[in-house]
Amino acid sequence: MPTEAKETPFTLAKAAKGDKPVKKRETDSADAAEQSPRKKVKTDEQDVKPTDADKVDSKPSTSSSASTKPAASSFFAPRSSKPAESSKGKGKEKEELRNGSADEKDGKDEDGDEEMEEVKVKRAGKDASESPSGAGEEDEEEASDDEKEQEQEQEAAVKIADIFTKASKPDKAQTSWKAGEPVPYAALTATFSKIAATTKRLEISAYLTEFLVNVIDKTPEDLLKTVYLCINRLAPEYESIELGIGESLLMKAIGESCGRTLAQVKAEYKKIGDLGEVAFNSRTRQKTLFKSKPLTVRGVFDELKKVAKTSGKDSQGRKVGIIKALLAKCEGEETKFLIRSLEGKLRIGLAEKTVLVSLAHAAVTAEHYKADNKKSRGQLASQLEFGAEVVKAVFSEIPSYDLVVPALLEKGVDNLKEACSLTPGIPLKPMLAKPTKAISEVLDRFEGKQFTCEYKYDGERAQIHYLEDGSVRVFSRNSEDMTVKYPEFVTQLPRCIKEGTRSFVIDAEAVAWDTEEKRLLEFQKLSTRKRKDVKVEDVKVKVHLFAFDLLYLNGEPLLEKNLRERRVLLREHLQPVEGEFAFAQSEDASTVDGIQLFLDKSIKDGCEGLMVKMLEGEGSSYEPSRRSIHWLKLKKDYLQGVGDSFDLVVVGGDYGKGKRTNVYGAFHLACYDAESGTYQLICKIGTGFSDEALKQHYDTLKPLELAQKKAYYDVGTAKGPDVYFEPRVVWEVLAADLSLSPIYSAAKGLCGDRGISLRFPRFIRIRDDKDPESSTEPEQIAEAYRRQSIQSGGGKKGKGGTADDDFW
DNA sequence: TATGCCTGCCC
DNA sequence: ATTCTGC
DNA sequence: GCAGAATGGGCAGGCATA
Repeated sequence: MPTEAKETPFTLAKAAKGDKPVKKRETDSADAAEQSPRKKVKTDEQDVKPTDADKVDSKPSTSSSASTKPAASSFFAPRSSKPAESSKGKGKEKEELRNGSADEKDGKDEDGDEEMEEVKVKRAGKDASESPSGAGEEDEEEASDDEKEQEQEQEAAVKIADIFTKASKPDKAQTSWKAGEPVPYAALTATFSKIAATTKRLEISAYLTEFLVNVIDKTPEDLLKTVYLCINRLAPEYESIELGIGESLLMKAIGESCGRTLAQVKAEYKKIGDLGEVAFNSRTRQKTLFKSKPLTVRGVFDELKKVAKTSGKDSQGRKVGIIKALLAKCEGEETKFLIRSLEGKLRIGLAEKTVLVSLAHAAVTAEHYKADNKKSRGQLASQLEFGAEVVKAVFSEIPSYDLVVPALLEKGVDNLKEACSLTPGIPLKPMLAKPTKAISEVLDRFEGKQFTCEYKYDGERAQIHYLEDGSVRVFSRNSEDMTVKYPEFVTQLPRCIKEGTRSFVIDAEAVAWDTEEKRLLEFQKLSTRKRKDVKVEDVKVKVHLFAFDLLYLNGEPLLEKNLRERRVLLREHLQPVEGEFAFAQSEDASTVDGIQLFLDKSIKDGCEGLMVKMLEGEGSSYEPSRRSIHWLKLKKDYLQGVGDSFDLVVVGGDYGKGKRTNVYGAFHLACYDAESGTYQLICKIGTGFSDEALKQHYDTLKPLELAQKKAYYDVGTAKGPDVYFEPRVVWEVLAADLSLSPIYSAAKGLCGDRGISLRFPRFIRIRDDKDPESSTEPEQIAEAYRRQSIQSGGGKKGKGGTADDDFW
């Protein structure tokens, strides 16, 4: 059954590479041994040992990362869609397949094109000589020693300092503007363009800094809107102002604006993988008849906000109208970036963190210019570093550009901290955790340190603010305001507040709760709650809170205190309330066995696993927004050889977007139902693939493309893939959970009406050794679903009393 | 009024 | 959410 | 290790449309 295509270069190449699997860290053997064996939900009872080829495929880290050679160099440059690729033989084929004629690009003669070409060439040739940091940008051999990193950081800072102590180069005509004038949108997009042309983070940051310095210098009143366009937002997260524009409406707007049919736009999109490029490529010439006034940053921002605020009947048409009007005014690359902004992804390697750094650097640099006493290189460098730290820290406590940017302009970096700090009523960025692949890894990291394990509840993160005036605010993990979703907290919270507690911010998990059975419910239940206009009376799904941290108390921020202290304060000032509020179940386990037991218990109780946290010493403070290594998450499916895996058939593929242009970006999977002889769709999958694996999958599957869906593919009500395949390729896929699906048909009828799908599916490895018909059976999937049902908590809990509540 | 698509936001 | 990758 | 960019299931809510 494996066709030729299947065992082409992929397997061979992989096997060859696998010959020298120098292991960086013991991954498989040791860890696997320490865990109970993965529950195989598969057709073969005997656990088939992965072949070498498989292994390498599924765990690139074990092989490639270990070798000192830059194995990755053979990959295509990630963000270039064409030029880099075409130089590599294989890419050519694909271009034909997906792009049709390649000459599209050459035929254009509009302004802006030249620049584009230039950029592309640069990307392809990795020519960085134009970088603001100068040609001297180190040819980074790999260097990952701590010292070296330190050095690099220092150097980097100095370099950045250098850039701004030099006289700035003369601006290009359209991208410069006079002081006091609105910042031209073209100036911003030109900056985006430069940023898109490199992958070097320092360079990216430097380009943006350079631009922001200009803005501060010439038109500081535009800084806020500029920054918003850079991070692709319209307002702080907690203000929930959304564009309400997606791919569909955008394609409509592009089509209408360029005089193309929707179908044409869609086809282009599939080929090119970027709507911005689509719009850019298909601009009609007619608009150039009259040159409208150039777009400005503030103008674009204001229009976007208008789009967001448009609602009600015919709102979609009106939104499209605004967008079309904007598009008509776009020149050159503005089109591309405008569309990308609307898509919500700039995709130029620039996102919030980098913007923050650049903003800080720009502020420092601007001050530096104003104050005539030029500092030394070193001084400026350390100022820059300091500024970045301050701005990042401030922003994580007050994630609002509306507040931080003006404060930065008025008070400067030096006084920013006093001007902006943790304020109840405004969310702070939550502390995040790193996944952990083995219990031994936990011990490695926390060796000799005091740490605690807590249940990782399967609910929704809830940062709850209780203000002095008795009002309550609830924020999600992403700082969205969830207050209206949980009206019951207003009456519930006071019950768990002890005397003398006037205000606080707690970090907690809100979990769906079965009041009858007194037990946790699945996440899926929680998500059925209404989100708007919720009245306490018609809340159907009750929620239980599990608090695990205290960030602010009676007017004092507690972020700097260690977790042990915060936890004491938490327990001193709040109290459990049966069925409503409790402290996260915790245990200060310290051995592999102890952790393992607690982990098993957490899962039996319906949790996802454990969180492991430093209690004291370095890393035990609350570090907003840091996916800190000081908090670890331990889930059964992370552990080598543990968790449910399935062998599924690849029956469809979607064209990739962005850096996955020219390969399939995601795949549709099915299980085989022997009884009906159908392939039942179970989920899509889009993660777990190395870049190289994606290419190989493309090569393998492309020849298996079908003109039409097979009659025996049962896609349920799911949206079909871009292309269907012959049922031939089998993959092992890992999932955290199974869910009853409203759209998929797998195992339909075995657990009620609905089919079953996978939560957090990811690719593990190819199963050359299995044919499609021996993939995981529906019954096995149903079995796995039944197995995961949460045990009733009743047995464990006695009755009433705080000791008992403390259990949960 | 019912249904279905799209979007944003949880995980 | 998970995962991969360049810096 | 960080930051960014690919990608998942599934829900409510808003709108368009049948």
